[in-house]
This record gives sequence, structure tokens and C-alpha cells, in this order.
Amino acid sequence: MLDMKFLRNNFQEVKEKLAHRGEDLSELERFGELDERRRTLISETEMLKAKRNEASKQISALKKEKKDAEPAIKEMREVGAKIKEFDAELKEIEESLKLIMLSIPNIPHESVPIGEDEDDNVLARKWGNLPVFDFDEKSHWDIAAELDILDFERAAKVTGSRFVFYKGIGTRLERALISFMMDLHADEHGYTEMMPPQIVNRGSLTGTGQLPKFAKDVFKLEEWDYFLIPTAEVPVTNFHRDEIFSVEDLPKKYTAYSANFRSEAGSAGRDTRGLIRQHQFNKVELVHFTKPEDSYGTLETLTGDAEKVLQRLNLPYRVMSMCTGDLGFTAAKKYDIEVWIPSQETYREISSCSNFEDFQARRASIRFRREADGKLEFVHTLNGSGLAVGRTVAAILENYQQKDGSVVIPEALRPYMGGKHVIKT
RNA sequence: GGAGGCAUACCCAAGUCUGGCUGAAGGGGUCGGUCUUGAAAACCGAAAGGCGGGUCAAACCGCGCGGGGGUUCGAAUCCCUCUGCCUCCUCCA
Repeated sequence: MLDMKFLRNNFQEVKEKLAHRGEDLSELERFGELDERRRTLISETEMLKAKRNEASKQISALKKEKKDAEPAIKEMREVGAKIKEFDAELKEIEESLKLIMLSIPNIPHESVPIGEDEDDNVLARKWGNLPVFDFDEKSHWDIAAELDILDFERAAKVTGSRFVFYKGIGTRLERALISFMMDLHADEHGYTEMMPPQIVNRGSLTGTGQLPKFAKDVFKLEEWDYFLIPTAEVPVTNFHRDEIFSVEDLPKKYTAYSANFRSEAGSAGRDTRGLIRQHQFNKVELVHFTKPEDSYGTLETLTGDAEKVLQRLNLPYRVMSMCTGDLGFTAAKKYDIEVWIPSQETYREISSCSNFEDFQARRASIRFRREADGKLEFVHTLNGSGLAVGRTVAAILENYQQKDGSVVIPEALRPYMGGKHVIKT
């Protein structure tokens, strides 16, 4: 959410910056009128309330002196009715205004490249050497089928499409990756580990920005106003919702494992095979709370922390700086880390690292106090995947595949795999 | 699932029965001082505190006692409703 005063005072400038996102900005047009009406109503109603408070004291005094208060009471009866009327309209206006404010995306940072879609994203860096195969490389789902470690067919029977059973050593690989990533971030990068609830309420999804606008993308529980989390970002960021940090509490950084659930509305027909796009997938998430002046430096280290996972696993990747048209609703700046997927001869997103500045903090009311008697300020929040586990499995299976159909286990992972070096039938 | 209790500011906590000098007491904490080699303790003193309107900034005004609604001239206080927490019983991995 943007600051209303800032939006009011910089309307044209904000509008121009948001236009680069290529989103529908019709909501924005209604802001000025509603904002104006709101402030008029507030001053009118508050004037009446001041009058009422004054009269209330007099009535109290009159009664104490056993004098007749009836004329004053009679007059106030009318004032009270008027206040009720104004308050009702004000409430309506404020609800509309709030909905508009919650539906306006974040302002892109000045360093974000201007562009329309993913073709305009800018390469930040590349790492690693692409594997060279002296045989026809296979897709990860074909490799997995031969090794009997993933079962999509039975998952379709048990649940539906875009679900999977991990089996045998495939399960072990997934589990090993989760531990490996968590250990790296907790022990070497200094994050505090978390295992969050995987079901959250409406307030949490509003706090991080998935609601009200993107209700279609999340699974909702029937009979409950609860939702399956689309990412651990939601519970972990909202862990500090409605809280005030003292300045020495910052920065705070958490790493959290969770399953993630996404309806994938609108992606029918895309990535229908394999692990790339599932309704349920595991992810290790990184979440930071920082002082405003630190957040852009933190975005770089956060991205570096996520990259470290791929480096340790020796998987080739590139980092893309997302252009204004591909930023997503909440981010002011975002890097995607994309891992090489040989069978598709392309890089695929495996981590998304964003600085939200105070966009989420304002929605979720997460603040800090710089000095004991100082003003409250919003913190900046950031998060990134570190990493998406299923996609990492896909990348390992494909990049480490051998001619005989076996898959070599990356060295860094072997201690987590009972010392195994290779997955074979 | 059954029975009862609780929710007040950064924290603790009075006020709720009996609506109106509560413009939310008091304490802790915070800040300054005395004392001390330094600190702690004790004592003295002080400020401030959330949200909105307003202003260059103030002044000023309104709101705020878990959320929402109602009664009333007036609600922390009365009524309805929702949520969360605690205790006991029941059940359960």
C-alpha cells in the first residue's frame, strides 16, 4: 500500500511511474475524488463531535446543579442524528478508498529497467558452465520415471493434475535439499530458522499483498476464512504484523521451510509435465526486516544467499533484473534467479528475490522506533526463495544425468543422502 | 464438544457493579540528576506515548480501553455479536 498523503501530493508523478507497469490504473482515477470527499466529511463530522463534547460537559454540570438540562439534550439529539448520518457516509467512503489503496501496486525503484514483459528483463550476471552431453539428454520426468522416484500418475488419481508423489530415493533427495538449504542459511548466513503455519487468515494475505486482488491464485478452505499459504513469505512476514521494533532489533532475518499451495489460475496448458509447475511444492524461504536505508544493500546479499545454494550444488544459473512490466504487484525491485534446464535449453526461475520497501510494512503495520522518543517509521521487508525445492530436484536430475540413465548426486548433498554418490535403478 | 473466566497504552495494572470533572489513575520502563571508583539499589525531577484531520511546522480538533454493531444528550463502563487467550471436563497425534 502506498502512503495516501504521498499519493495525494505526487499524484501525476506516481501515475507516470505506475504506468510503466502496464497495469490497469482505472482504480487510481477515483482516488482524488474519494480522498477529497473523505476529508470534507471528516472535518464536518469532527466539528459536530467537538460541539457535542462541549454540550455534554454542560449537561453534566447542569444536572449536578439540579438545573433543567432538557433544552440542551433536545438540541444534542439532533446533532447526534447528524453525526450518525455523516459517520455512515464516511465509513462507506473509507471502505471504497481502502479497497483502492489496497489495489494500487508498488512504485518501481529508479534502478528498475523500464519494459513491457519478460523479454525486457535485464541480465545481471551468469554463473557456472552449461553441461555438455555426448548423448541425447532427457527431461527430468523421463529420468524420474526410469529411476521410479516420482509418480505423477498416481498423484493424479489420488488428488488431481499438478500433484506428485515422491518415492524412495526421490523423497530422500527432496528431504536432503530442504535440510541442506536450511543448514546453509541458518549456520552460514545467520538466519533464524522457522517452521510456520501453512494455513493463514485473510489479514495475513492482505498484509503481504496477495489479497484482495489475487484471491484467484490461492486455495481457500471451505467453511473457514482461512487459506493455504502460497509461500512462507506470508506467515513469516506477518509474524511481526502490528508490531513495533526498537532500532537495535533490526535487521531481522528468517529462513523458513514450508509447502506452498497455488491454484495456478491462468496457467492452463503451461508446464503441464514435470515438477516445474505444481499446485503443491516445497520451498525454503528467506525473509528480511530492515531499516529503510539498508534495504537495497540487503536485496543484494539476500540474492547472494540464494545464489549460494546453486553454487554449492554446482548448477549453472543466471540472475535477471525484472523490468517494470514483470515486477509483480508488491515489489519495488526484483531479481529472478534462473537455473539451467538442459532438456528445455533454457533457464527457468528457481528463486525470486524482492525488495518491497514499506509496501507490505504499511499494509501489515510493521514499524520501528529509531530513538526512544522518536517517531514511528515503517520497516522495509524483503524476501526471496532459497530455493524452490522441486525445481531444484528437476535441475539436479537434468544437469547431473548420465548416459546410463543414472544421476550423480552433487557433492555438497552427499552427507545428507547417507553418503550416496549416485541415483540409479 | 461441555462449563467458567479474561481482553485497558511499550509492559504491568486501577476504573466496569452504581454511564458524566478519567481530558484513562498508579507503577515499571525511558530520559536527566543525587549518591558511587564504576554499576546496581535507593531517592529527586522530567518528558513522551497510537491513529486521523489540520499546519511550512506548531497550536488546535476528533478518534482510541480486543474487533464490529446498538442504547443514550453522553459509553472503557449498559446491551448484542464476533475473535483471541486462560482454567476445568471430554476427546485426540
